[in-house]
Amino acid sequence: MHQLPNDPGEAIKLQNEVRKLVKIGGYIDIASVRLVGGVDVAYLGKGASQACAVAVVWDRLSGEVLESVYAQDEVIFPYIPGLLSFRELPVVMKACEGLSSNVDVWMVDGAGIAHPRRLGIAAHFGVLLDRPSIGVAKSRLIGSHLPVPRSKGSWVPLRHDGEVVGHVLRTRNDVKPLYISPGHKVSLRQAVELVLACCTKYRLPEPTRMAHNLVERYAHFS
DNA sequence: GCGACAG
DNA sequence: ATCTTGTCGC
Repeated sequence: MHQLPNDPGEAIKLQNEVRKLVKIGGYIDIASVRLVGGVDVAYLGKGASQACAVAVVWDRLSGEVLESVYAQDEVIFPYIPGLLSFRELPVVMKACEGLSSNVDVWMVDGAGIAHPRRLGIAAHFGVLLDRPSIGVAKSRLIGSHLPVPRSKGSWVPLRHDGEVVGHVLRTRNDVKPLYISPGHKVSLRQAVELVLACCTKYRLPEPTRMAHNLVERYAHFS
């Protein structure tokens, strides 16, 4: 991660610069995507001055986790809606540095371009690594949408300021839908297709679900 | 001014 | 995110 902003105003200025580097579109071939990465963060205690992160590499063919790396660090930036990346990316990037696999696409908990300045944590993450990334959020940050049909695979567009910034996707029958948006170097259609391909048995795609399970366990025993 | 607001 | 008990369903 680069230098942390000193305040929200500085953070927003930085986002307006970094957003120019985000690429949306088909830089990858979905059929050749085998290794999908997932990252997640957990906080220690309630003072929440320490946080840990995990980066996992999930193999789509075997359905197994090939690699996982942990990191722990002090959390400096406060949680402010729209500025999540400044709080969580420092630890996340630290975990990614220990990785040895070549990940094809990354999935991150949170928004991609479905963000007030089109630079949610997943997009910011993708730009820092200059690798394809997808935002997988469990709830809405911005935008509006119609009700999503109840069956798995159905979706409705998520609109914000006159543009479609993501899809609200039902990954299982009768479960809360997920907010999917492109991060970096992927199209919205590819993002949705990949998330569905990784949702084998649960609401969350395996890479993100595995990362969450592992980092929770790590935080609990550390 | 008031409400909304990823993790 | 984190703090928590019971409960519904496969």
